[in-house]
Amino acid sequence: MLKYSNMQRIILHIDMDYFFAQIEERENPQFRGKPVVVGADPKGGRGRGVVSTANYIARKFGIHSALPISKAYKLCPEAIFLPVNMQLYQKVSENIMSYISKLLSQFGGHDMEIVSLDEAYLDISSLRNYKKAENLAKKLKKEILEKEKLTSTVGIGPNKVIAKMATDKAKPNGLLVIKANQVKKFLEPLDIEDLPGIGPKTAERLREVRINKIKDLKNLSKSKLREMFGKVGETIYERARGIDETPVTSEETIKSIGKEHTFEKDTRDPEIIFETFEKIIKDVWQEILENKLGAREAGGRRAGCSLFRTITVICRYQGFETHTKSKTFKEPTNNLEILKKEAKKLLLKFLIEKPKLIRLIGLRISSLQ
DNA sequence: AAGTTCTTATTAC
DNA sequence: CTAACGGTAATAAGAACTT
Repeated sequence: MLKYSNMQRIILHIDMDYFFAQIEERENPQFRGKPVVVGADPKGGRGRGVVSTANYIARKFGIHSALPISKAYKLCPEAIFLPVNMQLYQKVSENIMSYISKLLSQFGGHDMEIVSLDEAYLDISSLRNYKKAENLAKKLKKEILEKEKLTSTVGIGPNKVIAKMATDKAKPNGLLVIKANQVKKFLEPLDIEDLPGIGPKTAERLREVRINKIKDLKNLSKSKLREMFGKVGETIYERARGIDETPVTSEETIKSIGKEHTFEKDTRDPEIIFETFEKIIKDVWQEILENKLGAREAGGRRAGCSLFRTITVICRYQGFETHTKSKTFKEPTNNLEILKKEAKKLLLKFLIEKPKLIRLIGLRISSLQ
């Protein structure tokens, strides 16, 4: 078996354009040309959720993913607000991933990593040249458009980070190829936040020291970045130079399973809180079982067992102050009664130690065995 | 002192 | 007038603890 990790790789990243909203447009042609927002119910501006996806017309109003839905409503009350129809998006995703997988093997590519419902990486190093890679990209886009009537964007580069950044720059309905010798020119003028791994917090700290562009990042030594940001600092150092060796890997194991719930209104009513918590426990339990038994579907990940050692309870108070409490057992367990008892014990501690109204509660299990 | 556990911070989709 | 801010998961870091 050839080791493509030791030679020049070619990585393709494919990402569906405004996925959830685009599917809704496809299902409801009367939405075309109008601002569409998929996410929480705005409830006349009082909704508490966020935007999942907005189409490009809605984006002109300043609406984007993760924006509080109340703000989105203020920005454009006449937009079409739709609930998340995950079942539908999941089905569409499965179709798309299977087209991608099929074309990948037709072209002789070797690895596929599904990142989310609308995103995947392909290792196509075996194609050996960017011309063939671009050909595959066009075929993928064409196939998805013909079969599913949905547009997508593809980025191609010598590694995952560059491929992903190429996709981001080419959106929507685009295709961008960055060859190894073009990486430097591509990266340098981009904003620091365009680099995966640099989020709002890291970007703010960098701007404080007059670092705004990826080019500026190169003025910081590896040890300086290490000192500022720890291990991720070193990753940033590498990425700013277009270096990224992370492999495209299909098999990923689940490390934790959890559920959270935000209340309609902040509350301290133990009836409401514990009733909700019961349901959360039930749902987590359900997922543990599915995880144990569930057949591995396209891209499906499994821990392959139902034993866990750690229980974590999450509590967010009014004002967004969030805390966790956890308990780890010596021996792994798969006992629902133990889960119930210990989880409730942890939740009770929150209720006892602070008199504040509660916004969210959640439960997560980890140390899966 | 080393290993484990607990908690928080950050990122990403 | 500023805040508004879901759900799920991974990773890292440092404090707190146990052995």
